[in-house]
Amino acid sequence: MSLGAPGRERPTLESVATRAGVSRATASRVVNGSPTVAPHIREAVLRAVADLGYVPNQAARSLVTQRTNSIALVLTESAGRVFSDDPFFPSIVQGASQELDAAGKQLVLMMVNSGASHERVEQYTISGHVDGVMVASMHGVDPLPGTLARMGIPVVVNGRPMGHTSVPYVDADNENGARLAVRHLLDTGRRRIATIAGPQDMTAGIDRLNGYRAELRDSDRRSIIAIGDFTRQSGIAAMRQLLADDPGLDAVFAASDLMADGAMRALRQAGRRVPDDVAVVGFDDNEFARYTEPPLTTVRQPIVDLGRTMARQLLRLAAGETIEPATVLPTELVVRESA
Amino acid sequence: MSLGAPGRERPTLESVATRAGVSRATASRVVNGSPTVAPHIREAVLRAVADLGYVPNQAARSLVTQRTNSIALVLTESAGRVFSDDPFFPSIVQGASQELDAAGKQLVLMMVNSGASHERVEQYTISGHVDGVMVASMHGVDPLPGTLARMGIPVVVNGRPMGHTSVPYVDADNENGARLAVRHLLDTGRRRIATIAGPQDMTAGIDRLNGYRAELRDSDRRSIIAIGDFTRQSGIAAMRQLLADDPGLDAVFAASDLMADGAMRALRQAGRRVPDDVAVVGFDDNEFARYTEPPLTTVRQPIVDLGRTMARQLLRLAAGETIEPATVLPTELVVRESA
DNA sequence: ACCACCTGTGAGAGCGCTCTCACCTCGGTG
DNA sequence: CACCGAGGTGAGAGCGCTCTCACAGGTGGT
Repeated sequence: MSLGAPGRERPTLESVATRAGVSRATASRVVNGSPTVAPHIREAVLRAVADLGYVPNQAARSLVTQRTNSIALVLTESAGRVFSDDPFFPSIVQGASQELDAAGKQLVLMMVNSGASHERVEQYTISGHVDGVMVASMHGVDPLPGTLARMGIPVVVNGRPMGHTSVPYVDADNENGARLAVRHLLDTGRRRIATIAGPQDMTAGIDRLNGYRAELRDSDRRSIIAIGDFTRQSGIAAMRQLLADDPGLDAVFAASDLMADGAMRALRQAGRRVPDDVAVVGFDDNEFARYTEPPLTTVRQPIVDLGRTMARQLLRLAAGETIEPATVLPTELVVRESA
Repeated sequence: MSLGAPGRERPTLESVATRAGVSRATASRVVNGSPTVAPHIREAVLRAVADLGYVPNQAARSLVTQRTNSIALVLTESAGRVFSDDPFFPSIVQGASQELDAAGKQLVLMMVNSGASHERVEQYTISGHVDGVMVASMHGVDPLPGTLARMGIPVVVNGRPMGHTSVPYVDADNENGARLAVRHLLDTGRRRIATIAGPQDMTAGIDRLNGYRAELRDSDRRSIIAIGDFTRQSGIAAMRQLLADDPGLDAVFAASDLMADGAMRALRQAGRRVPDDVAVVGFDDNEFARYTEPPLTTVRQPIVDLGRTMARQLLRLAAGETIEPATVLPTELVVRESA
C-alpha cells in the first residue's frame, strides 16, 4: 500500500519526443507553441502528447525559467476576523482568483497572523515559489510589503498603506465615499450627523473619518464621533455611546455595513425609529445590506474589483511593466430605506 | 528596468558549501537536518547560510523529491455563490489553512466554475504542482475527485459525495443534526412542523431532509416540505409557499441559517410572530445567527473543523497512510430564542 | 556555379537540488 | 596487530525541462 501513487510513470518530454520521432528540443518547441516548427512535425508531436497524456513537469520548468506561474495572496489579520461574517476577504480572493485564472496563473493563499510568520512568508517567497505577492494587509504599519519589494519581488498591496512606503497599492475611494454618505444625509435635511468610525490604525478607517469630517466642515456642522472596529458588536457599542453623548442626533454614518447593522439594533433598542428618528448610512454594500430592516442605505465599494485590479496590476509588474503607484476605484452611494 | 528583480544573485547550495568549506552534499545535509554531521561542521554551514541569506530553491528540490509541499483546495461552485454572504467556504478555507500551516504546507486555491475548467485542475494537479487535492464540491455527481484519485493523486472531499465513489470524505452529521432540530421542536410542544430543505442534488440537502423525515416518522407526524437552495432569498420564497400550503403550521426547520433568516422575514411579513406563533430552527450556526431577531436557534456544524479535518486526512493520505473512507463530525443544537 | 542567407532541427549544457555510493578515519575487538 | 564496523564526508549522477548554438538543407542573387 503506502506509496499511494500507482498508475504508470508520468510521461516526460523525452518520451514524447521519442514517440514522435523528434528531438526533445523540438518536442519542447511544440509544447511551448514556438512558430518555427514544420506543420507535420507539430502534428506528430501533438499526437504523441495526446497519446501519452503528457503534462509538463512544472518544477523542472520553473527550475530553468525561474518563473512559477503562481502568485501569492497574503492575508494578514487574525484568522478569526478574516473569515467571519465579513465578506471582505472572500471577495478580494474571488476577484484576484478570477483575474489570475484568466492569465493562467495560480493563487497561493497565505494567512498570516502573528508577526513571527512574516518570516515564513518571506522565506516562501524567496524560495522561488511565486512570481509575485499581493498583500491584503489591514492593520497599521506592516513592514512585510516593503521588505518583499526591497528583495526585488513584485508586490501590490490592497488599501493605502500607512507610513510612506513606495509599494504600489489599490484602494477604494474611501474619503469620497464618506463624503457622499454625509452629503446625502445633509441633503435629506439631517442636522446632527454622527459617525461610527473604523479603527484608526487602518487607512480605510482613517480616510472614511476624514471624508466625514471634511464634508461636515464644508457645511459648518459639528462632528460627533465614536470609534468601532468594523464589527457588528462594535457598532452596537458605539451607537450606545453616541446616543449617550448626544441624544439629539438625527443621523449616523457608519464606516462599515456590519457596524451600521449594529447601530440600527442599538437604535431600535433605544426606541429610535430608522429612518424616521435617525437615519443610518453604512459602507461596503455587503449582500446583507439589502436585507436589514429597514434595508440599508450604504456606500458601495467594489471589493471584487479591488481584488481583480490588484491581481491585474501585479501581473503587469511581474511582467516587467511599470505601474501606477496608486489605483483608486470609485465608490458610490446606494440609497435604500435607512436614510 | 523591465527585469524587475534587482538585488544580487540568489545564493545556491553550492555557494554555501564553498563558503563553509564543505561539499554540497554536506551543506545539503545540514540544511535538511540530517543527524550525521559533525557539530563544528554544522555550525560552519549554518553560519554560511545565515551570512548569505540562503533559502533553498523549491523548484529544484521538488524536481528531485517529487514533492511540492503544497496542497490544492478546489472550490467547485459558481464563483458568485462561493463567496457571498455564506461563510461556508471561507470557513473551510480557514480550517484547511490552519492545519496546512502547522504542517508547513502551502495552500493553493482553485476556483472551478464551468465543467471545462475541470481539465485545468487535472492538468495542474498532474503537472506535479501539488501533493494532494481537497475538493469542496457542492453539487450533484462531480467526476473530478474520482478522476484525480484514479490518477493516483491523494484526494479528500468535503461532504458525502453522491453516487458511489470510494474517495474518502469528511462531513458533518447532517442527518442527526436535523433530527436534533426536529426533536427539539417536538419536545417544546410543536405539532405541525414544516421544513425548508436544501437543494436535493447535494447530500447536505438530502441528508438533512432525511433526518427531518425520520424524526417526524418516529413520532407519527406528517411532513410539510418546501425546497430552497440555502440562500436567504430562497428561504423567503419557500416560507411563503409553506404558509400557503399549510397556514396552521407552528414550526419550521430550515436547512441553513440563511434560509431560516429568510423564513423569519417571510413570517414577520405574514404577521406571524417568532417563536410565539411559529418556531424556527436553522442549520449552520453562522455568526449572524446570534444577531437575527429573535436570535436563531440552530444546529451547529463545525465548519472550520471540517476544513481542518479534511486537511489532516489528506496529509495522512499523502504521507502514505491509510485513512478512514468517511469521517463524520458531530452536530449540536444551539438553543436561542427563535425556538 | 558559388556564396550568402534563412529556416527548421538536434546536441548538449545546465537550472539547483537530493541521494546513493564509495571512501576515509577512527575506536574497539579477537 | 590485523580486522571490522560505525560515523562522517565527498563525488557524481541524475530529476525534466529550456535554450543556446551549431548544423543541414534549401533558396535566391550574382
